[in-house]
Amino acid sequence: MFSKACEYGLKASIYIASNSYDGKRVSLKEIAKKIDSPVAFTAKILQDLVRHKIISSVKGAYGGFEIAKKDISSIKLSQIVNAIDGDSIYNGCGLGLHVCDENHPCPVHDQFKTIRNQLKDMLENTNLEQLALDIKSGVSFLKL
Amino acid sequence: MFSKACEYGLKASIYIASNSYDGKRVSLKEIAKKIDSPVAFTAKILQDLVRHKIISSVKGAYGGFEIAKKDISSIKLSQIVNAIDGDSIYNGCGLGLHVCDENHPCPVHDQFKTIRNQLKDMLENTNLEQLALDIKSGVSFLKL
DNA sequence: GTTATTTCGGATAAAAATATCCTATTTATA
DNA sequence: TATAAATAGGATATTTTTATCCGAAATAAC
Repeated sequence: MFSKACEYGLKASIYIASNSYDGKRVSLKEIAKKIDSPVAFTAKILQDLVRHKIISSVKGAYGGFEIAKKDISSIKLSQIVNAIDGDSIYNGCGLGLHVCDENHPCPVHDQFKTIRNQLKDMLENTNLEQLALDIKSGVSFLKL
Repeated sequence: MFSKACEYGLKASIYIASNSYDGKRVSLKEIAKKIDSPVAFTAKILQDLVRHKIISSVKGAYGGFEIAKKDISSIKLSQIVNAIDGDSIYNGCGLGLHVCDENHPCPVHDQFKTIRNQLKDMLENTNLEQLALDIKSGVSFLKL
């Protein structure tokens, strides 16, 4: 559904959020370990999220990644997916047609519209706080 | 959402179905032209669908691809997607966890479950006949 | 039978996604 | 100020996906 890069980006964001919630900044190394992702590749993705101002970074000793506490609940999954994979998952045509709308629909246009809209709604209505709290309480997991 | 290969496979199957409906067998070249796909790559995908017994092929002059008329309405999109991309789109974890179930859910497990189930239902309940008829009547399109 | 047409299948190429490596820069602490 | 720790970013490597090429096999028509 999503690219590997996007999966890592989502997991990393959730992990950072769950720590920022406690005022803890986390390092690249720690993140990669906790979400079970390749370190250097994860670095690229985090840089991308920083550039998109979804997370913030602090260089140097005792540096790392964090999310301002007040922002955790307002960051939606859609922002992360959009920054990494773009919006084609829920805005593009299911069969890859360049033009596909009500006037010139692909064969599965109607069938996909429902699903794509639901996916979009879900991503736009799920924020990092909800997910981070479940991680903190041990209800959900970021690896294995 | 789907791989290019899968998109081509779906479009090709729909095109073949719409012609088989009229008893017309179609060639690789014609298919690739009508669905706007690379010829040789499409050949590989069609071979794959033949091996999976979703479509059938006839070698030699006046040969081509076809679907037995009686089968058109019983072939589901899920069979085509499954043959080409596997079932990870609607059975795999949204964040790529190897293990992800009710007992050990990823952070977005519940949110994704709904969508993946809907996608699965849609693919399992949409058959080639419905889609082929829309193509024949000019209600939907396979390219542009 | 010969020929033209067409799918089949193996080998190869090109492009994109994933992953690694190394150096530069920044920053806290000793 | 020197050192260690950490992100930033460029270059490169590997793997997967997408795409092309070519000869073999099959088949209908002549």
